[in-house]
Amino acid sequence: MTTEELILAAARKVFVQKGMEGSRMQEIADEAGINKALLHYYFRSKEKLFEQIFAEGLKQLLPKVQLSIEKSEGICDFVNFFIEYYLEMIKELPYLPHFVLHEIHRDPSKIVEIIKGQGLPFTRLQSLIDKDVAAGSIKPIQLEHLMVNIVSMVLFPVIAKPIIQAVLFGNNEIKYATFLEERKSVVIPFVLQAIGVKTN
Amino acid sequence: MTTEELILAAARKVFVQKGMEGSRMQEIADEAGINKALLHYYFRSKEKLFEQIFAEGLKQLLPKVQLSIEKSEGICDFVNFFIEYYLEMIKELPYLPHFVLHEIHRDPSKIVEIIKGQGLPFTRLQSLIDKDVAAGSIKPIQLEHLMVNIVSMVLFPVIAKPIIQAVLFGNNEIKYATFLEERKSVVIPFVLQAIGVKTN
DNA sequence: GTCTATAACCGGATAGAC
DNA sequence: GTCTATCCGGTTATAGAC
Repeated sequence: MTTEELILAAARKVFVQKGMEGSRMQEIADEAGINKALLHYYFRSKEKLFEQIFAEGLKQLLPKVQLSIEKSEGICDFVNFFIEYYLEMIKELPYLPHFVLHEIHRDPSKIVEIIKGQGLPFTRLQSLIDKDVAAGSIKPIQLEHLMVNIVSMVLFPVIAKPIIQAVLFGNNEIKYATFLEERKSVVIPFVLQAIGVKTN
Repeated sequence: MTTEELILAAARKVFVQKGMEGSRMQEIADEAGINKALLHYYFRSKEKLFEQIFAEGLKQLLPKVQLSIEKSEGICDFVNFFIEYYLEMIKELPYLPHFVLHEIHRDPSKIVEIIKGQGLPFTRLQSLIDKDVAAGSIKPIQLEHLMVNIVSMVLFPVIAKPIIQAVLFGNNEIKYATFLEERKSVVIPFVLQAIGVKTN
């Protein structure tokens, strides 16, 4: 592992946990087992290092969303793919949602730029809904509300992990992990039933 | 309005927007129209001032949750009351969810302490579910998942406001506000349908 | 109680030896 | 490339006049 990778790994860990202002270059250096000066040698400034970490994380997420829309033949497919991808991503990058959400309140412009750059095919998604509603296989629902409902139920449990774990599971780490594992098999039927898909 | 109240109002505004580390005592002083020294005269330190704001916000939220459980005769009641209260709270304190979530990652202990102190009656809620499942009026669902689903769909749209507004509504503030207004009439039927309540 | 001025500290950034 | 030592700006906190 090169020093640069070492630094990036350390920065990811610290930034993600404490955000931009909450993090200290010293802490990142300690975590990487090197000294502060070297951080500046590799990445001119704290800001630059942070941006690198940030963009890197966000760019892992978006292609999944895109793919789940493009692969889908109907809204039912979409619900399945989308939730599956998102939960998969969360498993690999559990820090990402909180990180993005935190930084978006500091400065939305960067994030919005990245997302817009991706150009998500919402029109295709809308036509999937229209088609299924017309066919009577689902109840009418507004695209925006459906999207927000799904994303909420997938992301919120990780964002609010400390509260959920403490309040619902008596701070038992294993119970919380089990809960997360169950989400896929709970959320998908929940959504499908909610939009009126016949389940068996 | 006393100076102390002036400071608290200013601190609320600044802390809530920028978090503990992101906020500057100078900015709070300016916002309150006084000088830095006075902040320390009233509240010994930044940390103390922050804690005051924090606890105050959280304590407004919890009684609502409690009430919605106690008032309910069945799970259907609960879904209605709970969502209604939460959305009401959000209208008054749109900053609170993000604030709480942000701070919980800095130091969960304080928050958990406050929540535990409240002693939420989850057992009563569980028995409401059991009763309705036994009566065949809803499909079986695990309490924890139901709670998380509901809270997610209510809180996430406000927490993620900057993304949602930008990505789904082309940064149109009014469209986003309308969307929030619609949430109540969307989320309640969504949940009820999802748990198998007959809707007409 | 409220102010101005300043102390004390901290953290990002740089210089320069190796 | 990596280190130690240091600078410098900014922020919290305090002293002391009014």
